[in-house]
Amino acid sequence: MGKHWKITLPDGSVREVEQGATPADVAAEIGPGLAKAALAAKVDGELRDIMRPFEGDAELALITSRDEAEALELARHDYAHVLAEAVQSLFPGTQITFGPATEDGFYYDFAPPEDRGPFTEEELPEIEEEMRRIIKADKPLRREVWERDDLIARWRKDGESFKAEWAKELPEGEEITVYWSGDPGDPDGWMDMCKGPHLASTGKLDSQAFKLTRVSGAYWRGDQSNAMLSRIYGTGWLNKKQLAEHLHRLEEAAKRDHRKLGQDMDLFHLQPEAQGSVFWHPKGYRIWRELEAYIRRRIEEAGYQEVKTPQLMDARQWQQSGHWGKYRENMFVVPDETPSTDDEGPIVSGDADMMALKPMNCPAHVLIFKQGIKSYRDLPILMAEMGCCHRNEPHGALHGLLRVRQMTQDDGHIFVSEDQLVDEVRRFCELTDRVYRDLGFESYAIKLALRPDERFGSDEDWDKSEAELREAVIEAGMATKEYGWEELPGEGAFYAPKLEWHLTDAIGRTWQVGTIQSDRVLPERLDASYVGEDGERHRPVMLHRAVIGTYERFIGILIEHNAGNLPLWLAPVQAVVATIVSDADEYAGEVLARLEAAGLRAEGDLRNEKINYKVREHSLAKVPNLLVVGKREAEQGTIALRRLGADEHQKVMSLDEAVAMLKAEATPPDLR
RNA sequence: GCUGCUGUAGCUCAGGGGUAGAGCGCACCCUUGGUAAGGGUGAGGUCGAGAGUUCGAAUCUCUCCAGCAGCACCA
Repeated sequence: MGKHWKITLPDGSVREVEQGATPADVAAEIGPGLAKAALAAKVDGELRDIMRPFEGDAELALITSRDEAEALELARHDYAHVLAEAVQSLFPGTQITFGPATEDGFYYDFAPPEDRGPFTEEELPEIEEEMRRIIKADKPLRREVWERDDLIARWRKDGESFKAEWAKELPEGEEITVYWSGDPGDPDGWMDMCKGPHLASTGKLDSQAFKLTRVSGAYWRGDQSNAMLSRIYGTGWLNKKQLAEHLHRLEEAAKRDHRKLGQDMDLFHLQPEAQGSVFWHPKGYRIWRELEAYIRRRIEEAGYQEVKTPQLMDARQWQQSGHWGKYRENMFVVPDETPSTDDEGPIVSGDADMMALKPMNCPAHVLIFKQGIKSYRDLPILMAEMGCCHRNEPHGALHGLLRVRQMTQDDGHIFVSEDQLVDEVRRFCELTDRVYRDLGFESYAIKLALRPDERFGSDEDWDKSEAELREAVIEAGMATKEYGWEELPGEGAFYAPKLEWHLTDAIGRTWQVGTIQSDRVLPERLDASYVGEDGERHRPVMLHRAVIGTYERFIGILIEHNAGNLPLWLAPVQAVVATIVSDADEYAGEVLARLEAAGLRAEGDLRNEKINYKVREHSLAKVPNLLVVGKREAEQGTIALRRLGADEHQKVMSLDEAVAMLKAEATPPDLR
């Protein structure tokens, strides 16, 4: 007769179980419904298999599909295993490596057999079919503890070199577990090395709630110098309905794609001759100019002075700033020499002095700071620049407006004395808050990225820098849950910790835009100083900061956030005057002139087309206001206003009323 | 940069070893119509670039370029 153990349930009740009992036994004891619904267990706070026996007295919480986050994580991990099992069963000789749950699904990385290439999208349906078979077979998932050497031998025997390598490198003394799908020894059994936990059997998954979505390459252990594996992605859910909702969300996101909307709305284009650099069309640049004018007003109000600095600077300057050493592979370098006109010869000689297009504005701002002697009375100096920078981003990284090679930052550097630092960071927190709310972002998160493993500077400096940034956010009253306050260990830049602002958009995606970093390195390298109250020279601290990041990327985010329906003050065309009959042409001209006189961006549509056609076209073009005029309106001095996305079809009002209303609505948020 | 997929008219896309098709858009004509596509006629393409195979290549093969997805990168 074994010992009895006390199991405490979340409601405080205690049950006695015999040695060897499992959470599943407890669930069964409580009731058949729970036994069926229970997917896993939390034993003393640790997520575990429901079939793993207790090891002593314990607190137990049973996980069901109602515990959505845990249940999804478990299910996705299981889908990944089922995927691996399916692939090995269909394609013998495939090596398995690693396959975790992701944000909305799972993936698994494989090394396909040598006689074939990576898996293709055409093969996915077949693999899905095999996965369904495995799920329907309801194979038990059993945990087993192995000795390291035995496991390595087993992997070697099976030709699983990646798994063998992995097992070899697991820390000494760590318990190595494998999971069987099916019973050990079963001819249809399959095993993978895994920490777990897993569901009790494959049948706990819904064979209709997953979908393999794509294939891609991925490096073994994420390292570019390692073998390229073949990755299969899937999305996985607890039930069919969740999957359908997810697929719907993907469609919605695709409709918001700024590259598609940018083309449909005639905002900008990209072409191979200028990879990664944007051709802004009149309407797109209109958005830019409005946004830029707004940012200018906000930063001037906050005490910044705007500057403009050179695009090209001598390589020696970049060497001194440290960029040449740390950042050169991302810089566009040009020889400072008249190109040869000899078609046959090299365009430039080998010994020309080099110059580089600026990838950042900071060194130039320090150079402005260094002009003349600065006193402590001059500080803080807030210097801003709509700085156009070039960065040689890898081809594969380029993506519409979101990742470009030529970008314009809403950059700024604040030169402060040590005792001004916290206050300036706090003021920056307030500036970002104003700007994001003005631009229509209701929620954002502030995160503090802490020191990375590889870094410059002493631990004391890091302690100090991190504490200062943290203190500033606390003083601003924003180190709270409401502001998504979070600290991210290891995510800082190599020279400094940074605060990051992450916007949440209309469909829940997040975008990092703003940042502020305190930098004591660059002022040192470029020997910037000011004269203190004591008459001695002191080093200023330099705060690098951006609110919207870059205009290119931020406009891309705005387009996606608003699905193209920009707030009126940013809309490139704010109103179109459309005629019903040509007899109203003259009146339409009058209406247009009134709108323009009120500072509104309006266009006329006097084409010989039916009003249905005009309504459709301008609606698709996302014109926010359509002012329809026919004979009736011309006689009465009214307009029929049709608003994009409004419920009622139209509203007839006097021209005066309409102009006043639209003018008020089109006022930028900071001027209201 | 790496892996895979894709590249045909301004746009979206079909086709496919015997020198090109649709819809939308555009131009012109008819139509003056009250809130999401009125009708007719017409113009538009070295089928991404180069090389190869072939009697013949837009189609097959190779190389390059670009786009897309993912990976890596993102000071």
